[in-house]
Amino acid sequence: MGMQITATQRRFIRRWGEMGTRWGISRSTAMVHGYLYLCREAVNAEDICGALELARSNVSTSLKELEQFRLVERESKAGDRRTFYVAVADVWEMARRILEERRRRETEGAVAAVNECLRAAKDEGDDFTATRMEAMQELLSTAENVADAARRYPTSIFRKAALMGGKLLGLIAKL
Amino acid sequence: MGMQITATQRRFIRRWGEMGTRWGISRSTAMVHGYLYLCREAVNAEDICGALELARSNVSTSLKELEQFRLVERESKAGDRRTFYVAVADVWEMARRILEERRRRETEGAVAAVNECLRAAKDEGDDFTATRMEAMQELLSTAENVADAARRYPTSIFRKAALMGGKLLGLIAKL
DNA sequence: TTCATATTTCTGAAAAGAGAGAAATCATAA
DNA sequence: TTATGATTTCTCTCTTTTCAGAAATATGAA
Repeated sequence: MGMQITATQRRFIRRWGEMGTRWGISRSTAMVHGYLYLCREAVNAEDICGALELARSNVSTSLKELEQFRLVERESKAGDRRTFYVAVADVWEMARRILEERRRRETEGAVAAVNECLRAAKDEGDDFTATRMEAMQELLSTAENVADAARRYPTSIFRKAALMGGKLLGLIAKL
Repeated sequence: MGMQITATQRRFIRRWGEMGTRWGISRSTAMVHGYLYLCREAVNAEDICGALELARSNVSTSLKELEQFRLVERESKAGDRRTFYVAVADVWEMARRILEERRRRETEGAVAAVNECLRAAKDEGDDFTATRMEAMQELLSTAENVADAARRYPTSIFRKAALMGGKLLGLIAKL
Protein backbone atom coordinates (compact mmCIF):
# COMPACT_ATOMS: atom_id res chain seq x y z
CA MET A 1 0.00 0.00 0.00
CA GLY A 2 2.34 2.70 -1.20
CA MET A 3 1.29 6.30 -0.97
CA GLN A 4 -0.36 7.49 -4.16
CA ILE A 5 0.98 10.94 -4.95
CA THR A 6 -1.00 14.03 -5.90
CA ALA A 7 -0.20 16.24 -8.88
CA THR A 8 1.28 18.85 -6.57
CA GLN A 9 3.55 16.34 -4.92
CA ARG A 10 4.61 15.05 -8.31
CA ARG A 11 5.48 18.59 -9.32
CA PHE A 12 7.55 19.10 -6.20
CA ILE A 13 9.36 15.81 -6.67
CA ARG A 14 10.12 16.57 -10.29
CA ARG A 15 11.53 19.95 -9.25
CA TRP A 16 13.60 18.36 -6.53
CA GLY A 17 14.97 15.88 -9.05
CA GLU A 18 15.88 18.73 -11.35
CA MET A 19 17.74 20.49 -8.56
CA GLY A 20 19.55 17.30 -7.69
CA THR A 21 21.15 17.14 -11.12
CA ARG A 22 22.69 20.53 -10.48
CA TRP A 23 24.05 19.23 -7.18
CA GLY A 24 25.79 16.28 -8.72
CA ILE A 25 23.07 13.85 -7.67
CA SER A 26 21.23 11.90 -10.32
CA ARG A 27 17.67 12.91 -11.11
CA SER A 28 16.24 9.56 -9.99
CA THR A 29 18.10 9.63 -6.70
CA ALA A 30 16.88 13.11 -5.88
CA MET A 31 13.32 12.15 -6.88
CA VAL A 32 13.38 9.12 -4.60
CA HIS A 33 14.53 11.38 -1.81
CA GLY A 34 11.81 13.93 -2.58
CA TYR A 35 9.21 11.20 -2.47
CA LEU A 36 10.40 9.83 0.84
CA TYR A 37 10.50 13.34 2.26
CA LEU A 38 6.79 13.70 1.48
CA CYS A 39 5.81 10.32 2.91
CA ARG A 40 4.07 10.11 6.27
CA GLU A 41 5.34 6.64 7.04
CA ALA A 42 8.06 4.27 5.86
CA VAL A 43 7.59 2.83 2.37
CA ASN A 44 9.24 -0.03 0.52
CA ALA A 45 11.14 0.03 -2.75
CA GLU A 46 8.20 -1.32 -4.74
CA ASP A 47 6.04 1.57 -3.58
CA ILE A 48 8.63 4.02 -4.82
CA CYS A 49 8.75 2.34 -8.23
CA GLY A 50 5.00 2.54 -8.52
CA ALA A 51 4.74 6.17 -7.51
CA LEU A 52 7.66 7.49 -9.56
CA GLU A 53 7.61 5.03 -12.48
CA LEU A 54 11.27 4.16 -12.15
CA ALA A 55 12.90 0.79 -12.72
CA ARG A 56 13.33 -1.33 -9.62
CA SER A 57 17.09 -1.46 -10.13
CA ASN A 58 17.25 2.29 -10.39
CA VAL A 59 15.39 2.71 -7.11
CA SER A 60 17.73 0.23 -5.47
CA THR A 61 20.79 2.17 -6.61
CA SER A 62 19.24 5.45 -5.55
CA LEU A 63 18.41 4.18 -2.08
CA LYS A 64 21.95 2.96 -1.69
CA GLU A 65 23.29 6.38 -2.59
CA LEU A 66 20.84 8.10 -0.24
CA GLU A 67 22.06 5.84 2.53
CA GLN A 68 25.59 6.96 1.77
CA PHE A 69 24.41 10.52 2.28
CA ARG A 70 22.65 9.30 5.45
CA LEU A 71 19.46 10.91 4.18
CA VAL A 72 17.30 7.81 4.54
CA GLU A 73 17.07 5.08 7.11
CA ARG A 74 16.02 1.48 6.82
CA GLU A 75 13.20 0.03 8.85
CA SER A 76 11.81 -3.47 9.07
CA LYS A 77 8.28 -4.49 9.87
CA ALA A 78 7.44 -7.66 11.77
CA GLY A 79 6.26 -10.45 9.51
CA ASP A 80 7.34 -8.59 6.37
CA ARG A 81 10.64 -9.45 4.77
CA ARG A 82 10.78 -6.27 2.73
CA THR A 83 12.86 -3.27 3.77
CA PHE A 84 11.09 0.00 4.45
CA TYR A 85 12.63 3.41 4.16
CA VAL A 86 12.12 6.82 5.79
CA ALA A 87 13.80 10.12 5.00
CA VAL A 88 15.41 12.31 7.62
CA ALA A 89 12.58 14.75 8.25
CA ASP A 90 14.47 17.67 9.72
CA VAL A 91 15.61 19.89 6.87
CA TRP A 92 18.57 21.29 8.80
CA GLU A 93 19.89 17.86 9.56
CA MET A 94 19.27 17.03 5.92
CA ALA A 95 21.26 20.02 4.67
CA ARG A 96 24.06 19.24 7.06
CA ARG A 97 24.38 15.66 5.90
CA ILE A 98 24.27 16.63 2.24
CA LEU A 99 26.98 19.22 2.74
CA GLU A 100 29.09 16.81 4.75
CA GLU A 101 28.95 14.08 2.14
CA ARG A 102 29.58 16.51 -0.70
CA ARG A 103 32.55 17.96 1.13
CA ARG A 104 33.88 14.47 1.59
CA ARG A 105 33.50 13.55 -2.07
CA GLU A 106 34.89 16.81 -3.33
CA THR A 107 38.02 17.11 -1.23
CA GLU A 108 38.78 13.39 -0.88
CA GLY A 109 42.50 12.97 -1.37
CA ALA A 110 43.02 16.54 -2.47
CA VAL A 111 45.15 17.56 0.49
CA ALA A 112 47.47 14.60 -0.01
CA ALA A 113 47.75 15.24 -3.76
CA VAL A 114 48.56 18.92 -3.37
CA ASN A 115 51.00 18.12 -0.62
CA GLU A 116 52.82 15.76 -2.93
CA CYS A 117 53.15 18.43 -5.60
CA LEU A 118 54.19 20.95 -2.99
CA ARG A 119 57.06 18.80 -1.81
CA ALA A 120 58.24 18.30 -5.37
CA ALA A 121 58.15 22.04 -6.05
CA LYS A 122 60.18 22.69 -2.92
CA ASP A 123 62.74 20.05 -3.88
CA GLU A 124 63.14 21.71 -7.24
CA GLY A 125 63.66 25.08 -5.52
CA ASP A 126 60.69 26.56 -7.37
CA ASP A 127 59.73 29.07 -4.67
CA PHE A 128 56.90 30.81 -6.47
CA THR A 129 55.10 27.59 -7.32
CA ALA A 130 55.71 26.25 -3.82
CA THR A 131 54.18 29.34 -2.24
CA ARG A 132 51.06 29.10 -4.35
CA MET A 133 50.66 25.43 -3.64
CA GLU A 134 51.19 26.05 0.06
CA ALA A 135 48.33 28.54 0.12
CA MET A 136 46.08 26.06 -1.67
CA GLN A 137 47.12 23.41 0.77
CA GLU A 138 46.26 25.61 3.74
CA LEU A 139 42.81 26.28 2.31
CA LEU A 140 42.04 22.63 1.71
CA SER A 141 43.20 21.43 5.10
CA THR A 142 41.34 24.21 6.88
CA ALA A 143 38.20 23.14 5.06
CA GLU A 144 38.72 19.62 6.33
CA ASN A 145 39.29 20.85 9.87
CA VAL A 146 36.14 22.94 9.82
CA ALA A 147 34.16 19.97 8.55
CA ASP A 148 35.60 17.79 11.29
CA ALA A 149 34.67 20.31 13.95
CA ALA A 150 31.20 20.74 12.49
CA ARG A 151 30.54 17.04 12.74
CA ARG A 152 30.87 17.23 16.51
CA TYR A 153 28.06 19.72 17.05
CA PRO A 154 24.29 19.21 16.99
CA THR A 155 22.26 20.54 14.10
CA SER A 156 20.56 23.17 16.22
CA ILE A 157 23.74 25.22 16.20
CA PHE A 158 23.79 25.51 12.44
CA ARG A 159 20.19 26.55 12.38
CA LYS A 160 20.98 29.20 14.96
CA ALA A 161 24.05 30.35 13.09
CA ALA A 162 22.23 30.50 9.77
CA LEU A 163 19.31 32.43 11.20
CA MET A 164 21.69 34.93 12.77
CA GLY A 165 23.14 35.35 9.33
CA GLY A 166 24.87 38.68 8.90
CA LYS A 167 24.86 39.48 12.61
CA LEU A 168 27.23 36.63 13.28
CA LEU A 169 29.64 37.81 10.62
CA GLY A 170 29.52 41.29 12.09
CA LEU A 171 30.43 39.78 15.44
CA ILE A 172 33.40 37.92 14.03
CA ALA A 173 34.57 41.07 12.29
CA LYS A 174 34.97 42.70 15.70
CA LEU A 175 37.08 39.92 17.21
CA MET B 1 56.23 33.94 -24.61
CA GLY B 2 53.88 31.85 -22.53
CA MET B 3 55.19 30.21 -19.42
CA GLN B 4 56.52 26.74 -20.08
CA ILE B 5 55.35 24.46 -17.31
CA THR B 6 57.39 22.00 -15.31
CA ALA B 7 56.40 18.39 -14.72
CA THR B 8 55.38 19.21 -11.15
CA GLN B 9 53.15 22.05 -12.29
CA ARG B 10 51.59 19.79 -14.91
CA ARG B 11 50.87 17.23 -12.22
CA PHE B 12 49.22 19.83 -10.02
CA ILE B 13 47.15 21.15 -12.92
CA ARG B 14 46.02 17.69 -13.89
CA ARG B 15 44.96 17.05 -10.29
CA TRP B 16 43.15 20.34 -10.13
CA GLY B 17 41.32 19.46 -13.33
CA GLU B 18 40.32 16.14 -11.86
CA MET B 19 38.95 17.82 -8.76
CA GLY B 20 37.04 20.28 -10.91
CA THR B 21 35.04 17.49 -12.50
CA ARG B 22 33.81 16.52 -9.05
CA TRP B 23 32.78 20.12 -8.47
CA GLY B 24 30.66 20.33 -11.58
CA ILE B 25 33.33 22.23 -13.49
CA SER B 26 34.71 20.74 -16.68
CA ARG B 27 38.20 19.31 -16.61
CA SER B 28 39.51 21.82 -19.14
CA THR B 29 38.06 24.77 -17.28
CA ALA B 30 39.61 23.69 -14.01
CA MET B 31 42.94 23.06 -15.73
CA VAL B 32 42.96 26.53 -17.26
CA HIS B 33 42.30 27.91 -13.82
CA GLY B 34 45.06 25.82 -12.28
CA TYR B 35 47.49 27.05 -14.91
CA LEU B 36 46.59 30.70 -14.34
CA TYR B 37 46.92 30.20 -10.61
CA LEU B 38 50.51 29.10 -11.10
CA CYS B 39 51.42 31.94 -13.46
CA ARG B 40 53.53 34.83 -12.25
CA GLU B 41 52.14 37.29 -14.73
CA ALA B 42 49.14 37.64 -17.03
CA VAL B 43 49.09 35.29 -20.02
CA ASN B 44 47.05 35.19 -23.21
CA ALA B 45 44.81 32.47 -24.55
CA GLU B 46 47.40 31.20 -27.01
CA ASP B 47 49.87 30.63 -24.18
CA ILE B 48 47.31 28.54 -22.36
CA CYS B 49 46.67 26.41 -25.45
CA GLY B 50 50.37 25.82 -25.85
CA ALA B 51 50.98 24.88 -22.24
CA LEU B 52 47.96 22.65 -21.75
CA GLU B 53 47.50 21.34 -25.30
CA LEU B 54 43.85 22.31 -25.47
CA ALA B 55 41.95 23.59 -28.49
CA ARG B 56 41.75 27.34 -28.76
CA SER B 57 37.95 27.20 -28.68
CA ASN B 58 38.01 25.16 -25.55
CA VAL B 59 40.26 27.66 -23.81
CA SER B 60 37.96 30.47 -24.88
CA THR B 61 34.91 28.75 -23.40
CA SER B 62 36.80 27.93 -20.23
CA LEU B 63 37.95 31.51 -19.74
CA LYS B 64 34.39 32.68 -20.20
CA GLU B 65 33.19 30.31 -17.51
CA LEU B 66 36.01 31.34 -15.17
CA GLU B 67 34.98 34.93 -15.65
CA GLN B 68 31.45 33.96 -14.62
CA PHE B 69 32.92 32.57 -11.43
CA ARG B 70 34.96 35.81 -11.17
CA LEU B 71 38.08 33.69 -10.75
CA VAL B 72 40.04 35.36 -13.52
CA GLU B 73 40.39 38.93 -14.65
CA ARG B 74 41.15 40.38 -18.03
CA GLU B 75 44.09 42.65 -18.61
CA SER B 76 45.27 44.48 -21.68
CA LYS B 77 48.80 45.42 -22.56
CA ALA B 78 49.64 48.60 -24.45
CA GLY B 79 50.42 47.94 -28.10
CA ASP B 80 49.09 44.40 -27.91
CA ARG B 81 45.60 43.68 -29.10
CA ARG B 82 45.39 40.36 -27.34
CA THR B 83 43.63 39.90 -24.01
CA PHE B 84 45.67 38.73 -21.05
CA TYR B 85 44.33 36.88 -18.04
CA VAL B 86 45.26 36.58 -14.37
CA ALA B 87 43.71 34.39 -11.71
CA VAL B 88 42.59 35.71 -8.35
CA ALA B 89 45.66 34.87 -6.27
CA ASP B 90 44.15 34.84 -2.79
CA VAL B 91 42.85 31.36 -2.10
CA TRP B 92 40.25 32.55 0.39
CA GLU B 93 38.80 34.98 -2.06
CA MET B 94 38.91 32.21 -4.62
CA ALA B 95 36.99 29.80 -2.39
CA ARG B 96 34.45 32.44 -1.59
CA ARG B 97 33.75 33.21 -5.22
CA ILE B 98 33.49 29.55 -6.17
CA LEU B 99 31.03 28.89 -3.34
CA GLU B 100 29.03 31.98 -4.21
CA GLU B 101 28.66 31.05 -7.87
CA ARG B 102 27.88 27.46 -7.05
CA ARG B 103 25.25 28.52 -4.53
CA ARG B 104 23.73 30.76 -7.19
CA ARG B 105 23.59 28.00 -9.78
CA GLU B 106 22.30 25.42 -7.37
CA THR B 107 19.49 27.33 -5.71
CA GLU B 108 18.50 29.48 -8.70
CA GLY B 109 14.72 29.53 -8.86
CA ALA B 110 14.37 26.85 -6.20
CA VAL B 111 12.68 29.08 -3.64
CA ALA B 112 10.11 30.24 -6.17
CA ALA B 113 9.45 26.70 -7.37
CA VAL B 114 8.95 25.28 -3.89
CA ASN B 115 6.79 28.25 -2.98
CA GLU B 116 4.54 27.51 -5.93
CA CYS B 117 4.09 23.90 -4.84
CA LEU B 118 3.56 25.01 -1.28
CA ARG B 119 0.71 27.30 -2.24
CA ALA B 120 -0.91 24.53 -4.25
CA ALA B 121 -0.65 22.10 -1.33
CA LYS B 122 -2.25 24.66 0.97
CA ASP B 123 -5.08 25.30 -1.48
CA GLU B 124 -5.74 21.59 -1.60
CA GLY B 125 -5.85 21.46 2.20
CA ASP B 126 -3.01 18.92 2.28
CA ASP B 127 -1.56 19.96 5.61
CA PHE B 128 1.14 17.35 5.94
CA THR B 129 2.60 18.08 2.52
CA ALA B 130 2.33 21.81 3.11
CA THR B 131 4.24 21.55 6.38
CA ARG B 132 7.07 19.63 4.79
CA MET B 133 7.28 22.02 1.89
CA GLU B 134 7.24 24.96 4.27
CA ALA B 135 10.25 23.58 6.12
CA MET B 136 12.10 23.10 2.86
CA GLN B 137 11.18 26.60 1.84
CA GLU B 138 12.52 28.04 5.06
CA LEU B 139 15.81 26.22 4.57
CA LEU B 140 16.26 27.45 1.01
CA SER B 141 15.43 31.04 1.74
CA THR B 142 17.68 31.09 4.79
CA ALA B 143 20.51 29.82 2.60
CA GLU B 144 19.90 32.68 0.22
CA ASN B 145 19.84 35.19 3.07
CA VAL B 146 23.11 33.90 4.48
CA ALA B 147 24.72 34.11 1.06
CA ASP B 148 23.45 37.67 0.64
CA ALA B 149 24.88 38.65 4.00
CA ALA B 150 28.18 36.92 3.27
CA ARG B 151 28.59 38.89 0.07
CA ARG B 152 28.75 42.12 2.09
CA TYR B 153 31.77 41.14 4.17
CA PRO B 154 35.46 41.09 3.25
CA THR B 155 37.19 37.77 2.75
CA SER B 156 39.32 38.19 5.85
CA ILE B 157 36.32 37.38 8.03
CA PHE B 158 35.85 33.98 6.47
CA ARG B 159 39.49 33.18 6.92
CA LYS B 160 39.20 34.18 10.55
CA ALA B 161 36.01 32.18 11.04
CA ALA B 162 37.43 29.11 9.33
CA LEU B 163 40.64 29.21 11.36
CA MET B 164 38.64 29.53 14.57
CA GLY B 165 36.85 26.40 13.44
CA GLY B 166 35.29 24.53 16.32
CA LYS B 167 35.81 27.35 18.81
CA LEU B 168 33.35 29.51 16.96
CA LEU B 169 30.70 26.79 16.99
CA GLY B 170 31.21 26.33 20.71
CA LEU B 171 30.65 30.06 21.13
CA ILE B 172 27.40 29.95 19.21
CA ALA B 173 26.24 26.99 21.23
CA LYS B 174 26.37 29.16 24.35
CA LEU B 175 24.24 31.97 22.88
C1' DT C 1 37.47 51.31 -45.05
C1' DT C 2 40.48 47.37 -45.43
C1' DC C 3 43.45 43.99 -43.85
C1' DA C 4 45.31 41.11 -40.34
C1' DT C 5 44.73 38.85 -36.32
C1' DA C 6 42.31 37.86 -31.92
C1' DT C 7 38.11 35.82 -30.17
C1' DT C 8 33.73 33.54 -30.06
C1' DT C 9 30.15 30.55 -31.78
C1' DC C 10 28.83 26.52 -34.37
C1' DT C 11 29.10 21.60 -35.42
C1' DG C 12 30.02 16.98 -34.94
C1' DA C 13 32.52 13.18 -32.84
C1' DA C 14 33.99 10.91 -28.66
C1' DA C 15 33.50 10.08 -23.77
C1' DA C 16 30.84 9.90 -19.64
C1' DG C 17 26.67 9.20 -17.11
C1' DA C 18 21.88 7.73 -16.35
C1' DG C 19 18.54 4.39 -16.22
C1' DA C 20 15.78 0.07 -17.94
C1' DG C 21 15.58 -4.88 -17.98
C1' DA C 22 17.76 -9.33 -17.22
C1' DA C 23 20.50 -12.21 -14.42
C1' DA C 24 22.43 -13.27 -10.11
C1' DT C 25 22.54 -13.11 -5.19
C1' DC C 26 20.71 -12.86 -0.69
C1' DA C 27 17.41 -13.58 3.15
C1' DT C 28 13.70 -15.61 5.57
C1' DA C 29 9.56 -18.40 6.48
C1' DA C 30 8.33 -23.03 6.43
C1' DT D 1 17.38 -27.06 3.70
C1' DT D 2 14.35 -25.49 0.31
C1' DA D 3 11.32 -22.43 -1.85
C1' DT D 4 9.89 -17.88 -2.49
C1' DG D 5 10.34 -13.40 -2.94
C1' DA D 6 13.31 -9.22 -1.97
C1' DT D 7 17.43 -6.98 -3.39
C1' DT D 8 21.54 -6.08 -5.86
C1' DT D 9 24.66 -6.35 -9.74
C1' DC D 10 25.41 -6.62 -14.65
C1' DT D 11 24.80 -5.18 -19.31
C1' DC D 12 23.12 -2.62 -22.92
C1' DT D 13 20.90 1.55 -24.72
C1' DC D 14 19.92 6.26 -24.71
C1' DT D 15 21.03 10.82 -23.17
C1' DT D 16 24.11 14.36 -21.85
C1' DT D 17 28.47 16.52 -21.63
C1' DT D 18 32.93 17.59 -23.23
C1' DC D 19 36.03 19.22 -26.45
C1' DA D 20 38.52 19.65 -31.15
C1' DG D 21 38.27 21.90 -35.49
C1' DA D 22 35.84 24.92 -38.74
C1' DA D 23 33.31 28.91 -39.61
C1' DA D 24 31.90 33.35 -38.26
C1' DT D 25 32.51 37.55 -35.83
C1' DA D 26 34.90 41.27 -33.66
C1' DT D 27 38.76 44.52 -33.01
C1' DG D 28 42.27 47.60 -34.05
C1' DA D 29 46.14 49.45 -36.89
C1' DA D 30 47.09 51.62 -41.22
